[in-house]
Amino acid sequence: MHLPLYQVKAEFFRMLGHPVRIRVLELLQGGPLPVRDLLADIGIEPSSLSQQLAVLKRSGIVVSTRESGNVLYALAGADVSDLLRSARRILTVLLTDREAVLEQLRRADDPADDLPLPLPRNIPDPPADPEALLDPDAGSDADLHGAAHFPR
Amino acid sequence: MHLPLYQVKAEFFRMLGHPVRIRVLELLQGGPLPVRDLLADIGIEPSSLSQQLAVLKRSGIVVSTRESGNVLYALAGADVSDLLRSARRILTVLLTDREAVLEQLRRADDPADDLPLPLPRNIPDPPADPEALLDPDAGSDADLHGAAHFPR
DNA sequence: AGTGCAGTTGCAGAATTCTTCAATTCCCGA
DNA sequence: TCGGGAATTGAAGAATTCTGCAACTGCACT
Repeated sequence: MHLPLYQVKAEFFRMLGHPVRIRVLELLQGGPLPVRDLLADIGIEPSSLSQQLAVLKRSGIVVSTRESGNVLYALAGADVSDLLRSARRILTVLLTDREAVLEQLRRADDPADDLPLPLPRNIPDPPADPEALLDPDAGSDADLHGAAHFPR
Repeated sequence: MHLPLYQVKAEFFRMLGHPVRIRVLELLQGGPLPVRDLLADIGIEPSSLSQQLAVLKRSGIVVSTRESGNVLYALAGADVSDLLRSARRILTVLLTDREAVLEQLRRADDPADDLPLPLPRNIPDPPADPEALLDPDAGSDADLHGAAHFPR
């Protein structure tokens, strides 16, 4: 059985591509947690969380065990933290650039809000605390639903 | 403008969640390349590639420049390699587990192909060359279309 | 056995993302 | 300035993924 490589990788990333799933993984970095706690932290209805947990479980990145009445979820051990850290690093830079561009725009007049694109690579002057922007526990209860896209 | 954190992260991963986009990022790790070359390597029709390149560009993870008639694409500098490496590491483990389970199944009879799930964490005996399975350049021209999912 | 809470599963409709084809824009060389 | 190749854009239909409601399974406790 030879693996269709790019599909597998893409599918892996897609599996990570959902706010609730990301939130769960980050919460689990602190150790196993019962569904109840995840539910309390994330604040969505049980069935939705269950759906997303199922996705994570199917991929094998988390495992669940039954612990006297409740179900415990835990990272499947792989270094999920490394991955999230790498992603955070990249995002920090991407967003920093974006911020820079936005500010640049604000400074100049306001030529139609529909700009072409940021021209990355060369952080003019790092805003306050870049890394903090993407800290695992920042913005905890921000709405997990509304859309928030990269510029179109 | 306060960022809806998990959305941003999720969107970042979703942006990576497509075989063609992954392929492009990996090819670009070797340095900037003209669309023509990407096209030759990946073998899909130009407009499709362009669509995917546009997605990558919108996110800011790659940039393009015009170079006498052709367009050159390049990683936006962020350490994409680190990210892909982390992902590879995790995938290696996940798939290794999966393989182990499959083999275990093969060894026993064949009780319905629809098993529950692998029970990760504790690599029995690492098959030949795990890391190689996910090498950036393995399986180059495998079909980039057909579905290849994690077990359902 | 009976009750109730904790989680999960099944689905249908809504929302997104993909894939393709056709049309268009940009440049470079004749 | 015209011809063309190189890429991109626009749009429609197909395919996936999400969301939320309702019904269901498993356990623990009496």
